[in-house]
Amino acid sequence: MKTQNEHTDRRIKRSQRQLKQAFMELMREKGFPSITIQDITDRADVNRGTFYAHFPDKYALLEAAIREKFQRLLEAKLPSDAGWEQAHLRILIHTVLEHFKEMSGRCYPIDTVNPLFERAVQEELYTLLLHWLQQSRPDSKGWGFPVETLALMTSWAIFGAAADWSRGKSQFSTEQMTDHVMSVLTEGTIKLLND
Amino acid sequence: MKTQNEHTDRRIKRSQRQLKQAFMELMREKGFPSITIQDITDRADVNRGTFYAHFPDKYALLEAAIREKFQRLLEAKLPSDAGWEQAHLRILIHTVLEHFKEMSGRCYPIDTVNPLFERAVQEELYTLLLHWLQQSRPDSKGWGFPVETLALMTSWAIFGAAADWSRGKSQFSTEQMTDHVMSVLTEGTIKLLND
DNA sequence: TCCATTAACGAACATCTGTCTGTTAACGAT
DNA sequence: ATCGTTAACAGACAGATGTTCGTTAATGGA
Repeated sequence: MKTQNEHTDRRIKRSQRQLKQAFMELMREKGFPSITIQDITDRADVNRGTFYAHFPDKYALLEAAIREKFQRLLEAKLPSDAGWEQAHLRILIHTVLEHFKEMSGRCYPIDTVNPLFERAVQEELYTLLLHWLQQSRPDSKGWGFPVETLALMTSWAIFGAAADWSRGKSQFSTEQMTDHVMSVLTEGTIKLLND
Repeated sequence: MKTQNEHTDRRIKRSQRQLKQAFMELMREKGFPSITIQDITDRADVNRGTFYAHFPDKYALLEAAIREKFQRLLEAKLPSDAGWEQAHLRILIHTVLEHFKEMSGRCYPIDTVNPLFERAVQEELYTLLLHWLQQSRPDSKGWGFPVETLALMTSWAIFGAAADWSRGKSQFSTEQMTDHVMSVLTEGTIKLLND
């Protein structure tokens, strides 16, 4: 599932669009586990064999669909010149929480999409955070760790918090949870030093 | 896959042991994706139907096997009275890294076990960290966030770092990586405050 | 407009999945 | 040692998977 430039065959774009669309519809109705390839291709008016020309299996389709949706959401919320600053990090966290909340609503009840496959979100997060760090903090010498590790762990921490929050009964509002996540990032594990 | 007490039917323990064993062997030889239920039950000398009496699918078996292995490793490395302290956290991180390294070696080349299903490890981590926090830091009022969130994000951060590290060409040694992860936890994201 | 390329197609395939029978025999408790 | 319970069994089932074939027709470049 490479990103499409504007010169790819219309038929390809058409098929993939139809498949993703049909898939998303089915998610709301049946839930991921009970969706079959046949279901998807029937709804999309596409040959079953054609499905396999584009995606190795339905998990790959799920990932592609999620990744796309999340990317669009980020573009909409974040300024293009965003960097490693509290304000932007806060927006980022809020957006991730929103994404997960919408996802667990959009998909079949309870058996919400296994967050395992939301991994795509973590990868996008990592890419973005690393980009921020590299742009805003070229002075990373003597930190005791590579910027990559910081970006990686931060992306997983945010991702995990969001995934868990959206699964639970969400006892906290989006804003409250955003605050908590921010707090943990800025003053969190440092607590293990005191005393 | 509930934990077994000592009074469960011998046949149950026997079947599950055989299945897990056969599965682990096959992991080394074929890799997860190409293992079929038939493969497992043939090797385990167990009826195919019996498999489904114990596990809903092969993913569940993978999770059970991993979780068990990881629990044993933790028990061996950590003192039973461990708590939320630098020294113990360091051992914990080191152990997780070891686990992932062994896993990616033990399983089929390249197509190393999809870290997605190592999720079991993250859950175990969370439980342990939360326990530490609750025991060692009852004074969590006024922190600005629940201990659960701290435990959750920390578990994901460690998990993610380990998963990624074991997949990459591991340019860092286990000890180096342990240092990095520790550093990020204790002084990491605070870096976004300076200037 | 024509043409080479190639995506989509229908159909068929071996295989795997998950579930369901009725039967057998191992089990633990009495 | 007996006896009710129940795990394991062989066998069969419909349905889904992933792949292959030769054919058709949409596409974009010349």
